Amino acid sequence: MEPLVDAGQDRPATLADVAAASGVAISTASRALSNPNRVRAATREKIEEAARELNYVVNSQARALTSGKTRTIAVMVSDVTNPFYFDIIRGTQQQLKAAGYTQLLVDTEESDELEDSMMHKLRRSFDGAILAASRLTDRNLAALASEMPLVAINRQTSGVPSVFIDTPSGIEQALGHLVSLGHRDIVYVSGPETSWPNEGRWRSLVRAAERHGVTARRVGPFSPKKVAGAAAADAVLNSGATACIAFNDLLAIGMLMRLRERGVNVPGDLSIVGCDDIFGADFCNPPLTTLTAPIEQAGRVAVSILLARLDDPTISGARQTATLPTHLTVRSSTGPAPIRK
Amino acid sequence: MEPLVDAGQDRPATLADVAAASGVAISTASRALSNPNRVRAATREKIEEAARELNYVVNSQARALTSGKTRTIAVMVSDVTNPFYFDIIRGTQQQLKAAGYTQLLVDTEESDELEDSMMHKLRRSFDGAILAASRLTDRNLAALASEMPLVAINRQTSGVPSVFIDTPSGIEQALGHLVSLGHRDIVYVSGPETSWPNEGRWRSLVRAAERHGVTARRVGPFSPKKVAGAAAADAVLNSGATACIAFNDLLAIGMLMRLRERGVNVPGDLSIVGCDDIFGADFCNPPLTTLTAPIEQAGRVAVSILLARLDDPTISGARQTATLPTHLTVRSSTGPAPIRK
DNA sequence: AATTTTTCTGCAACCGTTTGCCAAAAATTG
DNA sequence: CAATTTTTGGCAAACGGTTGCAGAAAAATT
Repeated sequence: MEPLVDAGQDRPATLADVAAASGVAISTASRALSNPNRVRAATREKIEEAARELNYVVNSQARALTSGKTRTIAVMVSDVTNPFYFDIIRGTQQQLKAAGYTQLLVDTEESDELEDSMMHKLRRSFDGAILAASRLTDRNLAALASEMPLVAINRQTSGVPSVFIDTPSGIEQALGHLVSLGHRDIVYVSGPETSWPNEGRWRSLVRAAERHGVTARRVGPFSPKKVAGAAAADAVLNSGATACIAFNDLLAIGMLMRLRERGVNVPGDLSIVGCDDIFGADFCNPPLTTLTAPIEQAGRVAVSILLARLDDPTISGARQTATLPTHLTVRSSTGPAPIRK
Repeated sequence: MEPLVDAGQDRPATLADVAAASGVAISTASRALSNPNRVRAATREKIEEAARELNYVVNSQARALTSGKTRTIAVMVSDVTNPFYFDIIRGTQQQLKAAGYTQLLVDTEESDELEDSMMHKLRRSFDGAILAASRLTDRNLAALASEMPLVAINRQTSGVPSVFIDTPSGIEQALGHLVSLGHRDIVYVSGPETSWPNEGRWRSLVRAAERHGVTARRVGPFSPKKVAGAAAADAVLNSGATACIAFNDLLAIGMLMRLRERGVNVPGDLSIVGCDDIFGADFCNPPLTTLTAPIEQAGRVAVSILLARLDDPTISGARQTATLPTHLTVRSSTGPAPIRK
């Protein structure tokens, strides 16, 4: 009975084995496989045949050594657990695979130090990196960007190419929506202070509130997790506001759960707007009104920018930045302001 | 003004640079950094100093070339989008980082061919792999396992070490729960036919149903996605059953959404049990009764088994398999069977 | 102080590819 | 058919580390 796979081979076949099997020099074998028309068709076929026979696969480490290219891209997220990143990862994964790259997923656990050290430890292992929600300081980020090709998502720092999801503009829409429902006192449920988008959202809210002549306050900061929603909900209730905009959906969903527990009616007593439209925002109870962000697209665009830069390093002069629009998706967590005395 | 980081270096420092800077031979530098007490303390410090100075980081490709070890583990999932895998990924990520390994995430898009070809293409790039929900045939899987260290999750194939989440046993509990609520006619909402756990769940349901003297039927197969829930819901409704157990929570949540749309009361008219207890199962509407699986733990255990095997290849004789128990988490999607004429 | 033992350090080969350079072979041309 | 151009294929040197071996230096022993 025949073995299923190249059994007998105790170790994987190398280029040398292929060359020997087809009676040519290693260099010829190398060219035949990677630079097909540098070699006569007959020879090439013979070599390809032998390679197939021996179940040969190039050793990418060895190739990386000479070429300096690993064809691997690191994707750094601050928390693999957060559904927001799922969509990013999906987007990058797709686009990277299409381009023949491999994705190295790294979780930085919301720590700037870990992020920095990981980038350094691994920098020889990838050709470029995508930083989704970097916790790095502007200074460090810029320094890093000057050392290696990278693209930041949701982070605008001079000198660093990025993909920006324009949630701040969306916030204005969200505020308009709330104001039109009669809300006059709106609270922003703040995310982590080290989060770059957090500030932008808050500032945008303040500006929009001024324009509409309503009050905007903030509570927090809260960790962007479902469990933090409980504290957030209590804080908002405490503030007496009739509506709130949460830093992200995860937090908003956590609030929803807590409010249900406390018997507070959403949106009857309190309206809630989330940000991002992550997995779950459509089926929570009540379904969440939120700023829909093209998250997956952001991942794809980030990859495109990065790969374009890798292919042609000269464009590094033109500081690439893409801005992706968001839009308000109205579901059932927002409604008319309650009548007060 | 001083540059922030090793500016001036156009290319990253190599071991040769470090050796030169500290006036020793390359080999000494190598030993000083990787095998500390093979070198006099004074020398070592001098070298470490130089390395720090030059911001030296070993090139892992080069190291991999001689050692044959990449210190990278591939984690293959059939769909990064599926929240079930999020938790797996979180578990593996954690455990791998703790052990100083890097995680290579690969999405096989539910395709056995892609899975197979990816494993082959990348096999020289990792030391081992974790296959979460492999779509491979037993034959292929076993062949692969004999070529390289790997651990399968939720897949029992002779010769392949694995971590098995014992959902089938849980199914019995779930059925008991439904029967005690008065249900006599139960439908299994089937997942993809190529999914290994799918069969086990169905078989377990059949057995349990026999024991309880109730009818078990099945509808499907359906894709394990939220969107497929609509068709699944309609099929179940059509069957006239009063309760169903869905292949997984994603499908169950999709059904919930569809049923709400159609004005069917859950659990009043139909009880639903999911499997896995993924992100979202607790906050959907109504919250889902489900078989809670220790998903993250499964990821961690898989890594432990894999690393143990890497450290000591001799244990490959003892075919390691871990079984993780599940338990029924009763929430609000199940209730008493409706009274029928 | 001479000798033995131990600890360091350097030389050089190797890991598996790629690639510049040159010679041999084939194809083209007059 | 000889001369010339174009292909093709081989040699050997990188790429950046690791490691067995052996000589040198330092420490310990006599």
